[in-house]
Amino acid sequence: MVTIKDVAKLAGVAISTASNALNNKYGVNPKTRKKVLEAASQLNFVPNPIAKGLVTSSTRNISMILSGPSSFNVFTNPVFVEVVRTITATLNEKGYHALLNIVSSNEEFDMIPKIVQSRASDALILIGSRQEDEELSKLLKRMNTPSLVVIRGITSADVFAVSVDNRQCGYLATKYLIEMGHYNIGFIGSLPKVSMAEDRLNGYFQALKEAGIDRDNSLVIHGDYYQESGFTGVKQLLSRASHRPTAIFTANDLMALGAMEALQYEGLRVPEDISLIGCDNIPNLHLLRIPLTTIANPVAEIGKLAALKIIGELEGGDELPDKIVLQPELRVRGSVRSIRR
Amino acid sequence: MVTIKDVAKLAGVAISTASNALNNKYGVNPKTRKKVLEAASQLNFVPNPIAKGLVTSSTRNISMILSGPSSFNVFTNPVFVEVVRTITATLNEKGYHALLNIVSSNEEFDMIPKIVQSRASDALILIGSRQEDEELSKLLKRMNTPSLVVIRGITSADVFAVSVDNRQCGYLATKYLIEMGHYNIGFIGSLPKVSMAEDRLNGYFQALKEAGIDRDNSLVIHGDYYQESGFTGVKQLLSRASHRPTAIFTANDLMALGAMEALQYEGLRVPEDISLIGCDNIPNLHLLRIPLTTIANPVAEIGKLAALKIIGELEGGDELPDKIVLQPELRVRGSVRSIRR
DNA sequence: CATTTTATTGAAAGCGATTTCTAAAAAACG
DNA sequence: CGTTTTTTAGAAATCGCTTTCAATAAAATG
Repeated sequence: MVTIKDVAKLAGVAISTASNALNNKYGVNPKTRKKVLEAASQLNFVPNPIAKGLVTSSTRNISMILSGPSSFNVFTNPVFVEVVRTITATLNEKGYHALLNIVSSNEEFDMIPKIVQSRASDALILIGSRQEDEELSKLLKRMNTPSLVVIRGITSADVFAVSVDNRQCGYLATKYLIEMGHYNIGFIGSLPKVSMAEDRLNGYFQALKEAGIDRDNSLVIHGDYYQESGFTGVKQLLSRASHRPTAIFTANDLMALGAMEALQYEGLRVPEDISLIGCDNIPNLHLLRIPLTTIANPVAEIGKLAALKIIGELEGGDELPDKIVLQPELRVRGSVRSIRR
Repeated sequence: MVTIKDVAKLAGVAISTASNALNNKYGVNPKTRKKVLEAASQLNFVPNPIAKGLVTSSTRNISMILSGPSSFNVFTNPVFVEVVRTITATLNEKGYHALLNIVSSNEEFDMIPKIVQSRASDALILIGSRQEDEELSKLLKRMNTPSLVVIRGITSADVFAVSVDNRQCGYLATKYLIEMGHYNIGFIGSLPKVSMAEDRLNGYFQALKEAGIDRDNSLVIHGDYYQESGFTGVKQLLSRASHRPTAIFTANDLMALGAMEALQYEGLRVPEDISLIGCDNIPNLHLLRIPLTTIANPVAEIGKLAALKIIGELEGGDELPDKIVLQPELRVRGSVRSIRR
């Protein structure tokens, strides 16, 4: 394996000079630099990143920690897959490597310190974490490593986050349903205490309130963001609701898929008997028998910005804000019917 | 940061002794070892993997190279997602880290050397490569790094591979259709020269031959394993076939989804008007309006074995065979109809 | 009990880079 | 042209660990 020593010898300079030349440092004569560079390219020299890492104490690796209810399920959500893809692509572009760690939610808090201690990476990007905002931010601070939470917009100060405006997601979806004449609107959401879930719920409440529609808690179901809970959520909703809803907003598309199944199972046609709107805009929704109307989230943009933000933090480059919030938008397809008179 | 030096000092021994004790090497007195271990745990010592890596020239990182027609599309295939998940999980279990590189097929050959040269990882696992067997195996050998190809069963000797028996996939699907009375069977496959695609096609041919059914090349369409090509494949098939097929075998489920859409679009009901069988058994197929009959591949098992094989290669542990081939099995659901009289 | 063998320890040399810091050479100055 | 200042080059230290090898201590042997 060719080392900087070989380069130095061939160029007829000292190792330190070779290093300075290679790294474009000030204080080396252009002629000397040229010699070194030529020697390096002639020998096909690639600096050993481990040796470099030892002295600079950096790896140029960034850990993505993908967590969910069970490690099996996590990758089931196309939103996560897409954000992993875009983070990876951006990281690679900038000369970083992406480490992937898939953990289940209940081991998440044990794994984060382990991953940090293993020092295999310079920073952490958390994807799909379901820990409560406060707990999570405490842990992250204790870790003393640059870290960032993605997709969910964590409220605690001094935790970096890149997310969609989740409240706006809920607001847009609900407002659209209301505009289409619905006022009896079911909501299938997720765990409370996790900001993303709460925000989407609050958006729903806000739209209701603006329209002067009373809250009906029998219409609010807590799922877990996975497909099955969309299915069971609909069953609960139908049996529990004081008035049968004419529309359902599921806080993500995966649950909307489950909801569609359940509705079909119950003999309810979408959108004739009941309207349905999701959130996220995962791929292929347009291919469904009933194309799903949804709220589109700029997931790719989130992934890209997350990668750039964490790199910025590491390199001290141009600063992005610590909280980045992107706007969602309504994507009208065929699963919502107007019932205005 | 606490180093081995601190541990040695606290234990009152030399650094080398500390190292030997910590690494459970032969030749250190049990009492001494105990002292060192206690000091280490007291100081909460975690060895710096970079320093370790420098001397052992290893990183305990393994690169997964996920490639496909365009980097956007790759992660679209649940089979890839699942194999990435299981590889990652197994690697993590064994104390390795998984590096993810997502590349497009046409940059694949440039990226592999770059990734190897960057020395960020100790080995390569190739996922979704579409390079021709020969080219690929040549490149891999030149890289001089342990590497393994997953899912597709590459034929060239001395390239490690873990895959499903792709010929059997094609054979089982086609044989089943034949048993159900079909003899006019369309095939939507993929690129020739890539072993996986060819194998599935050959299985199809084999079943046909055994049943004494003549080959009809107008029934064989080349797709690209993505959903869209299932859609266009059906259109081609219907316009091209000398006799309209009564059943279609798409070489993977993703194309089956596209095919379903196209058939619906053409006003053909599945399975009443035409039967459809896929391959892979990706998640949620049972939730489709017409539950897709398919060939189930043990993707999780493939991922796990791939990780174990590459670790075995690195550590020289118990040896798995260089080519691991797993058996698929038929999963009957509702998209194939019997037309026997 | 002297001598050989074996077990245990520690000093020192790497691994391959970066980074200080000193020395030499070149340039600028009076 | 001698002196001061600025450039440039190189020797050596360092990052945190493993590993070799020599030295010492303990045990075994005749």
